[in-house]
Amino acid sequence: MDKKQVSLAVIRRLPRYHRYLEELLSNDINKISSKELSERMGLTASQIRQDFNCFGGFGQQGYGYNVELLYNEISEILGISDIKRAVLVGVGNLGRALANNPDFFRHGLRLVGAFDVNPDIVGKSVGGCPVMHIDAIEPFLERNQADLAILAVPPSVVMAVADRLFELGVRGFWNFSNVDIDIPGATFENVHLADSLMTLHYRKRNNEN
Amino acid sequence: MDKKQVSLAVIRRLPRYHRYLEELLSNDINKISSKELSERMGLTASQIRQDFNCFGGFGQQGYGYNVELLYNEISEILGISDIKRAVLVGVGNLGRALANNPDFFRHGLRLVGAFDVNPDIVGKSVGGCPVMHIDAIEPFLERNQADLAILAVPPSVVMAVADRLFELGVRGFWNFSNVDIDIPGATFENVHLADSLMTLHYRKRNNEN
DNA sequence: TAGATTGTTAATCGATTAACAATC
DNA sequence: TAGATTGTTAATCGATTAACAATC
Repeated sequence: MDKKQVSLAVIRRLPRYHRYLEELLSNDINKISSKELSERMGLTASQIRQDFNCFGGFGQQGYGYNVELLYNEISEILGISDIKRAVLVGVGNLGRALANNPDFFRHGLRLVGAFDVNPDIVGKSVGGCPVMHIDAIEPFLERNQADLAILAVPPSVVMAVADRLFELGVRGFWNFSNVDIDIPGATFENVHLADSLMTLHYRKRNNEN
Repeated sequence: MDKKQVSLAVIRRLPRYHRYLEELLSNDINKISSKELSERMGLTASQIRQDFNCFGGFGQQGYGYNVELLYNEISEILGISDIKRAVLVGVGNLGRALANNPDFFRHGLRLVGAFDVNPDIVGKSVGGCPVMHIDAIEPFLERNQADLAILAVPPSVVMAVADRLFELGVRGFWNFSNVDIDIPGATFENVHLADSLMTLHYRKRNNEN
């Protein structure tokens, strides 16, 4: 489909473009040049044009980019309007925070089920979903399809949980357990908040940007 | 001090090395070669050696690396044992989850104060700290020094909050508000969980990685 | 000593930036 | 038309990988 694989560096910039364009839209700015956008975002105009041209030309020579059109194109590329049915596994503090974050729901995430092992939590509800025991996940996923799993379980069990969900057909994992996982055939986004903290500390001490 | 500025790419890999070395240690493995480590981590041996040599030679030719020594060196570089006094601003679901995450405390973070504007939350306690009204932050920071601020406030107010804290001497910001901030003279780690989600969705749909 | 593996230099690869022809 | 700005090719830069001499 794509003429060439788009590099991960470009892909990771797309949500950022999306945010800046959203802000432009909300400020009723309907035209922007790569130069102007580059100044707002702290990138080079060249990079912006290269990035957009990975997906086809969205601009108009001599004019610039129509903000709404560009915004819609990037939304489309990122699949923001696609509904992504997600199960949450691990309803601790972090799991609860993720399940209740309206920002994710704005980007197409829909929580369809939540699971934990703690009897104090099972039976309660989170983000509008009843929390079930993890052993209910097999029958649940047989009746309800899920695109993504949000993993907010302790590191010691995350691999087993991921394998179990993969067996049940889940192919996308948003993993907050601070362990790197990869299962061939599935896509993992391994989030490492502790790494982020350590990096901040290092950079602060070394006065870098 | 450093002979040359170490690139951000290297720095962002350090916490990852740290995690893998920690695991080796807990498995009583006390010697590792760059080749062995590269296979476990999915990197090249060459990159590992280059990375470590940004900070000086920690290995021994013909032998490899002593795991404990290497672990300690990287801990030192990252400043993991340094106590980082942090204030939390914004005690919503995410703020609460961050404040209660024992993983961060293992890496030297100490919550010294928490602040919010919501009268239902002010007076409660989070992560062992009483939640104060944001307007109490000036007197608080005059009496208590803080190295870092964890920002978990809505995007609309985050810039103002950051400026206010910067004025009070805070120079490190762990910003979860999904807005890119930079104040010259301070170090920002802008975390974008929604971006991470969008990237996952894109990658999953495009069957990469 | 011989074998192994580092530290480090050189080569390669990919990503970013610059330049400019195309064109609105 | 002239001016502006894109799309795209070429040049540069930096990061990764390969190679190998040093040495434990």
